[in-house]
Amino acid sequence: MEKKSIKDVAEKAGVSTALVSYVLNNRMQGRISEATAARIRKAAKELNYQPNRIAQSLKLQKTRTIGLIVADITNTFSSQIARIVSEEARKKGYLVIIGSADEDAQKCAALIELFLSRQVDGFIIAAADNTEAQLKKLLKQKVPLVLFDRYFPSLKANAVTIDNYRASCTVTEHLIAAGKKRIGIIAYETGLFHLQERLRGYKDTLQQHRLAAPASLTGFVNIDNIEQDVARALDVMLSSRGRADAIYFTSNKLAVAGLKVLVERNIAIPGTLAVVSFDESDSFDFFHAPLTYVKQPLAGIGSEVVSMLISQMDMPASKITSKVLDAILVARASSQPS
Amino acid sequence: MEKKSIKDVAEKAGVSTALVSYVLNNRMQGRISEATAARIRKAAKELNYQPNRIAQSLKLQKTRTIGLIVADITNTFSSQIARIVSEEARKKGYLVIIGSADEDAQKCAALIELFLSRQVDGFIIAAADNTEAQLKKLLKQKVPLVLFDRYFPSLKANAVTIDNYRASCTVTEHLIAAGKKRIGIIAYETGLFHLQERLRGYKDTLQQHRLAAPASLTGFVNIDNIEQDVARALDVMLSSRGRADAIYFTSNKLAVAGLKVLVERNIAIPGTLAVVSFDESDSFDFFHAPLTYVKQPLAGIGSEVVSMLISQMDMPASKITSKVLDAILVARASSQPS
DNA sequence: TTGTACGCGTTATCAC
DNA sequence: GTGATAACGCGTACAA
Repeated sequence: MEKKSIKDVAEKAGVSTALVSYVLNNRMQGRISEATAARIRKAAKELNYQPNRIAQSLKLQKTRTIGLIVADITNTFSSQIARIVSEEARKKGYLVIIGSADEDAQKCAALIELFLSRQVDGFIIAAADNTEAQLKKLLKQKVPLVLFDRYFPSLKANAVTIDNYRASCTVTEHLIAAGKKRIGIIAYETGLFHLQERLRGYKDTLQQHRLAAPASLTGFVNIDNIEQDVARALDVMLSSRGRADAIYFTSNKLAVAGLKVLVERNIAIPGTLAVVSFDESDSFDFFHAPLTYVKQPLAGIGSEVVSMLISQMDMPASKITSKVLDAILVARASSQPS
Repeated sequence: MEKKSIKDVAEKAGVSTALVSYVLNNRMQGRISEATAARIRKAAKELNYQPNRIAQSLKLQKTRTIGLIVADITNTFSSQIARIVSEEARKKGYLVIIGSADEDAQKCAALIELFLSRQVDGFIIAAADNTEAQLKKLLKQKVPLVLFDRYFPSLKANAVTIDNYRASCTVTEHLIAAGKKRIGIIAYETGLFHLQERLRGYKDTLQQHRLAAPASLTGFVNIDNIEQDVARALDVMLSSRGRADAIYFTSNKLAVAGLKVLVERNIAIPGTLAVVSFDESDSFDFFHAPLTYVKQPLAGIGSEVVSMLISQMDMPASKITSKVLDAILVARASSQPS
């Protein structure tokens, strides 16, 4: 029951190892007599031979392995994407190794190094803040790469994203249509483009509707201090003067933190305050009011990202492509007029 | 910026590849002049040389890769374990590749094959139902293996578990102490030992306290039909005659499904019904009553499982060990006397 | 310190 | 037409 090598199969079939390789890979058909081919296949099956992928990889200079780096694996968005990407890649004969950068540029760099030393064929990355330099280095080394979720306009890399600006516009329009006039936003203090886009969509839409967007209705949150920052920002928005009548959380994590505060403060949702979140969270399951949220096309992102990377790997000279998928606003009770 | 090999370093330093290997691996210290060693290290750094782990693996017949197979990656329990195991293994120089068996014996077998063909050094597995035969095969092939969460008493394999029987006793005692007399249980229809143990702990404890455990208070759920089965079981338990005053969900997934039903039926928790869950779920975040649940020592399981596997890999002849960690009952409002 | 035979497949080249 | 030989890929570690 020891692991068998191609040599074992060759001996059992009474041929050279070369022939075994040819037959099992269905190459050089016609150049090999069907009789010996059958003998080889039989021997391989009887020995339960499985080619050693390490040896294959060394020879072929390809591991058929993809490195996936997500922003934060504890976030449903990331774990869902990881599941979908793994499955899509498996269908195409690739193995995915997963790393979580935990929104940290250092960790991201370490993961890239780790995966490179393991000779991954390509990367799928949801970039953390301040990782542009690392990504640029990868691109310079011509490592196949596809970005998703987050991306840098300055970077000439393949990317699969949604239109964060437009999604935010939709959210804001939705709240305005529900009669809200003092719409607050909770956003990260970040250099990440896609998050800035969410903020921009909100601001532009308000302006377009001649609605105020005072600083008191814009809450910036430091990612390392979410709970306190969210609480502080909400308390400002809910203070007597110019009290907010709606709040748009630009991420699910912000929404969870925010909703906990709102529950503590006994704020009626959607009665006195409408709420919208970007992305889902399992936590929403039992929130008393079903939550309105922006739903990203996870399956689409996952499959697109994989096929884009594979085509890049197959034709290294192919040019950069970027694809924008549509997000959907799922309107539910939390943002409806009560 | 092309990838450098050991040969490049050797040439640049004007030595043989053997020396480079020795120096970079800190072998044969003293037998190599410090001057050339320094020259080699300098050359390696300048070329940004990273050894090709594929070649290393082929030569050493070790990949320093661990295959982790979890039951269901969408479950918090699994994803947390995956995160912890990956991190623990990384600290010790191992890479973890993750697969989700989705509670399916076929998928589990496919993952084992996939990982074996990738020459993982060992496995960490939360076994799905009906996978005993596959695991036995692995053991026969002397593949290092550690089981966790689920295990088979008949299998002589390393294992890290909790005492499910005792945890269930604790849950039941807790409910009894809270004055509950008609305690229902929702459990999977399964051959998995650890789940049967949970049921056994509940039954024994009831019997010990001379409390009834009629069939109407025991709900069996098929894993492929959770929603309906849970709803049906709960409706029986809540029917007028001999109505349950407490319910013990033997998994977080069952609890989530069950709580949705209970909310629909307008059952007051803990007012008319106390509830306990095994394991947590993000969904519990906003359930109106904080949920009492059995908390498993995830960090402990994760680190133990990794160190157990590594010691097994380092000394293949070492004998089977199994470790039982303690679970804690986190008592909160959902099971307190109202 | 160095040469080189490994590990295990793949594939170009050579032989009958 | 059929098949074998051998040179890779890249580190490692033994013999010299």
